[in-house]
Amino acid sequence: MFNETKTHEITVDVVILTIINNAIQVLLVKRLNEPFKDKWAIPGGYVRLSENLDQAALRVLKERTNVDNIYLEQLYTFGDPLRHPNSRVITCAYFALVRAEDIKIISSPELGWHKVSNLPPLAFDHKEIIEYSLKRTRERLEICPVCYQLLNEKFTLTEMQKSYELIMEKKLDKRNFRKKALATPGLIELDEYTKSSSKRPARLYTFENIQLNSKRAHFISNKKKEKK
Amino acid sequence: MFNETKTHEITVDVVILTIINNAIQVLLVKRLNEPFKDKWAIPGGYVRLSENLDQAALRVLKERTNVDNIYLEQLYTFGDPLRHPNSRVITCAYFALVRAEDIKIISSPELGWHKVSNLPPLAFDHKEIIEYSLKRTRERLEICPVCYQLLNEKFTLTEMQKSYELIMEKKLDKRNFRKKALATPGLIELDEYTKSSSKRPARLYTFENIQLNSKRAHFISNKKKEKK
DNA sequence: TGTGTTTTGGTCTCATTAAACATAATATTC
DNA sequence: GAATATTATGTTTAATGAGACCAAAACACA
Repeated sequence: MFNETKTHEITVDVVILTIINNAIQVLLVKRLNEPFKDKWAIPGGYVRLSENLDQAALRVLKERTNVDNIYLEQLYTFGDPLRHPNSRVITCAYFALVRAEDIKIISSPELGWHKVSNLPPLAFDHKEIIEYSLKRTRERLEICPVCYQLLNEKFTLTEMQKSYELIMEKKLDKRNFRKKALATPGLIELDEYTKSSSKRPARLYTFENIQLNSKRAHFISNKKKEKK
Repeated sequence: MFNETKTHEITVDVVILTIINNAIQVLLVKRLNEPFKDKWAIPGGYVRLSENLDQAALRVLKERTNVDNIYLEQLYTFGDPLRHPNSRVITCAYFALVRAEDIKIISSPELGWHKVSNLPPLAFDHKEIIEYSLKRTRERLEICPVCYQLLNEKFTLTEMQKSYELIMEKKLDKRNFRKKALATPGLIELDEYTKSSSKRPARLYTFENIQLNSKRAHFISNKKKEKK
């Protein structure tokens, strides 16, 4: 039995989510080798003896995507014996929410963003892993305004609302949202406005510093008032 | 580099919490071999090739403690290169909340319950793992009444309140607690009372079925009204 | 100049929750 | 039957949040 355990392999896989073109997108790499050749996968790689799991996730990410200096959080460890067809690979999944503007990716046939609402064929159990990361993101959103990790540094309240609607998959009332958004600790009103559009310019906002406190952001509710 | 990864070992470790003698206690085994001989550890063991992580955790638990059929939840995966002095062992930690009455353990010098408020010297990073499990338990408590997993099948409201106070480490107002406890979905009032004590008997309650819904149980608040 | 589109801002109602607080009833023991 | 310890119970106040609901201002473009 002890020898048996020696043949495990352990990897880290990283789900990177962002918002592009008004859609939640995940960074995927195309597999060049079997198994699952030509399927898409979230970036991953083996854990080295000298590094801990967080470090492995960051290194793998840097190697595969040249993405650096982002906040990663351990998501869940997937260890089904059949998740890898040839060998026994246990993977520790990580996930990150990033600003699209912070990541300079040369989109190529082997690396690119994909809408989570329309995923290509995925390798291994990576569909399950991505879905789990979306669930975790929703849970995060109930606790703190994760949009500061997803939106560009400067953003409009409409963009902020859109990010909430995308994550929660529901429409929100504009006036109610703005009222509460403006009450969010750390939100700073700038003296700048959007220009490019052909509509009324929107004021820009930013977050003063990263807020990971436990205060709930009450932007979402499940209740629907009944008309009488 | 690939060979390097072949030398990982992966284990599961299980934090089992319960309430005994008005204290949160964790099940520990004494290590009989090096490393950390004579220190205490949470039950653990290697993951077999044929089983997934959940199965491994359940099997390890059964082997080490003869405890069966309890709810386990994956906690976190700890993979610091130095967490094991001799080799590279990554552990997937699980945790469980159990009823003391469900577990028939012959307490021995090598196996027994220990108050989490007064832990003996622990092996590896098991102190950290236990602390993390307590944090998770508090988070669970904010979402659902975990006491149904910790208390005996039949319990008094005072016992229920005590379990909340132990987990949250704060005192609660008796009348406010009972009001909300009685409103908990699934709580059933029995026509039975405690007898043994020399005081007024207390009514017994039970939970109708396991409730893992997302409705928050508002038993706890951080706010303190100011006297005027 | 007018049309179209988007941003912007406030109030009301209703429901939920937190928190504070005091006394009577029940059983045991002596 | 007196003392004691525990259970049991309801109301009020204040705060917060959800949800519903419109009109005016700003800009671009034709």
